[in-house]
Parts: sequence; C-alpha cells; structure tokens
Amino acid sequence: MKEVLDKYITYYKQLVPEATPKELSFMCEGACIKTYPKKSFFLKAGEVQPAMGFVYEGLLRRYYINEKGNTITTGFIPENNYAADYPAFIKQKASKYFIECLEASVLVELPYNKIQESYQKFQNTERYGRLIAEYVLTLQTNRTESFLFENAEERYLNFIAENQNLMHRISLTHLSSYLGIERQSLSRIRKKLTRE
Amino acid sequence: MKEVLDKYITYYKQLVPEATPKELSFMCEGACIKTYPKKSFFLKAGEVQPAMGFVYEGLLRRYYINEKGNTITTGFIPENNYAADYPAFIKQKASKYFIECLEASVLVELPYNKIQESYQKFQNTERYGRLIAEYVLTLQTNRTESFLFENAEERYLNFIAENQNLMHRISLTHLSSYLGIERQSLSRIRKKLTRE
DNA sequence: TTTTACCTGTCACTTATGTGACAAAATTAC
DNA sequence: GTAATTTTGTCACATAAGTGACAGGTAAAA
Repeated sequence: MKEVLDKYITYYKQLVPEATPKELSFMCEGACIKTYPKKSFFLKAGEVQPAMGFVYEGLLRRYYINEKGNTITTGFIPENNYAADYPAFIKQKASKYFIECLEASVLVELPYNKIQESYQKFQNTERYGRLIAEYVLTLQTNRTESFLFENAEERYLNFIAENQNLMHRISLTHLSSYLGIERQSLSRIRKKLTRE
Repeated sequence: MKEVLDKYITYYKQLVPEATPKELSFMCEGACIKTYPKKSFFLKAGEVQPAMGFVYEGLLRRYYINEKGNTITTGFIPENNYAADYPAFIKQKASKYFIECLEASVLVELPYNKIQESYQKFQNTERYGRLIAEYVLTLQTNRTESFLFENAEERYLNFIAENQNLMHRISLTHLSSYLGIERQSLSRIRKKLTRE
C-alpha cells in the first residue's frame, strides 16, 4: 500500500521536483489503488475513461478492433507508465480502445475530476500535466517517424533494442500488430535474421 | 501589424478564454513579427529552435533528410498553426528537421526564454502550453494510427478530405513523402482513382 | 490427465509498394 | 522569350508485405 503510493509520488516528483506537500497529499487522497487480474480490462471501447491509471506493477496492452475485425495493438504499458487513451481522456469522450491486462496488474487511479480540480488549485499540477503531455507527444512523434523512416525489419530491431525487458512478456502476435505488420511477416523477418 | 498580433491573441484566447490582460500584453511584448520569403528557412537541421513561430500567413513544410539521403516531409504548417519541432524545442536540443517556407510567410515568434518566464509568472500560460501539447499529441496520435489502420490509398483520400484548402498549395512530391510512400506510388494511386 | 484454445512457423500465391529510367509538362531563372 | 530546372506521369521490373491454409507446439481449462 505505502510502496504503491510511494512509487506514484516518486514519479510525480521526478517530473516536478518543486512539488509541495499540499499537492502531493491532494494527489494521494484523491487516488485509489486497484488490482486487475490477468485478461481483465482497464478500459473498453465505447467507454469514457474515468481515471488516469499509473501502473505500479504488471503489464497492459492497448488495442483497437477495426471495421474489418482486425485487432491492432497500439501500445504496451509496463510499470511506471500511465495507462490511458490520452486524446479521448482529455476530452472525456468515448474511447475506441481496449486496454487489457496481459499480466495481473496494480494501478493507482486518479479520477478526471480530481485532475481538473488540481489544475485549479495548484500551479505545479498543471505543469505536471504539461510535462506528461509533452513526454507522450515525444514518444508518439518517434513512433510516427518509425513508420516513415524505417521498414518492418528496422522497426522490429529497434523495438527489441529499446524493450529488451518486454520481449519475453509479450506474444509475437501482439508485437506484430504493434509494428504494423502481419504475424507471418514478422515470422519471416525473424527467420531471415537468424539466417544472417 | 495590429492584425497580425490580433490573430495571435485570438488563437491564445480560444484555448484560454480566462486569459488576463497582463499575460496577453506579456505575450505580445515578448513576441516579434518576422517575414520569410519563399524557400527560406524558419529552422535548419542541427540548429536549436530559438522561438515558437505562430503562422499568421503563408505555408511551411517540415522535413527530414535521412541517412540514405531521402527527403521525408513530416508536416505542413498553414496559417493559424505553430511551426515547431516540439520534442526538440521543449528540451532546447538541436533539431534534425528543416522547416522551409513553401510560400512567403509571416510569423509571430515568441522566444523560448519568454515562454519559460511566462510559465513562472502566470498560471494560464502553463495551461496554454499544456493545451497546445495535448492538441499536438492528438494530431500525432491520429497520424500514427493512419499508418497502422490505413493503406496508402486511404491515407491519401483522408488527406484530401481533411485538407482541401492545402491540396492546390503543395506538390505531389511533398505530399507523397508525407504519406510515407514514393511519388510513383502516389501517381499510381491517383491514376487508379480516376479510372474508378 | 485430457481436452481445448491459442500461439507459432511455414508454405504458396497474390497484391502493394519501391526502384530506376525516361519523356512530357509546368515552373522558374536569366 | 528562351533556357534551365523542377515536377509529374508512366513503364518494367524487383522486393516487401498481405492472405489463407495447415501442422506442430504450448499453455490454460476441465
């Protein structure tokens, strides 16, 4: 319990070192800790995401099912990251994503209203919000560029290099859809790489 | 001169309706208006972007030259948008992008230091920064998804639908590299579409 | 333990996209 | 207005990736 909030607070302080005790306690009092079993959902398509979810422990996957019925993974969310569909959460609109637990997970959840309230009360939390948005924006930009600048094989190699810790926790099927290719293509790439 | 700042302020107020006269005058006093001829650069690869550039008039293009020497367009920036390499600007790191004027352009520029200063002085500007970051994040997310969910033809059709006003202002070559395909492929797609 | 569901590797075939080359058209510079 | 440059459309061919199918492997459920 205490360690869980500690990790959450540590992450906050990392981005906003000038954080005051007042806002930290506000962040903790407003938050609740939830446990999710494997295969359960943090968010389902059609729902409005009620709270930001900081992953204390576990691994989640964000995916989308398109008109053709294909399941497309758009992200993996391990410890020390926020589970969210940002664009939809910001506007409190229904999401088209599922966020599912690949492993049993523990999240610290801060409801939308509490976040808005904190923006009114404390200048630092507004900064926290800005820094998170800027951070996610940077990640997203890198991802877009990976599609423009790299082919499937390069995207795969970069993913391994940057996510060694995740490799053994996710399936090939999920990874291929994250990389924007078919499972068979990823299989083909791996085969080619082992030959080289 | 006055209209230029008016447009810039109107944009600000749109995002932050609660803006105070104080912060508005701070934003104006710190800003300067610059004119760029066609083909000139707002930013060059290797430079640190010194200021955010609000486009009052004109059209710019952000592009990147990769190791293979290919030029890849990552965005078009028309009136009422900010010209920037966000991730690099935020951290004041050297950019790898060129931002070039496709048309003669007029920009309102607010230096990095002024922005940081305003974050200290006024709570609202921090909000402005957050909202801009969230807005750009949403755009970026949509763009990433377009690569995952759509094929080249669909990306092209969506681009036309959402940017009728830009279509006649940009070249096919630039558009194809923005869509992540070769010029010939775009040509092929257009040919196929006219047949249908 | 057995059954079931899911995951993975592989194949043959199809389709989409990249590549290099060339000429016509449009734009720009002189 | 003419020459130089850039942009565009097109082709033939090469490569990359998608598709549907099937079998073996692995992990979860009964």
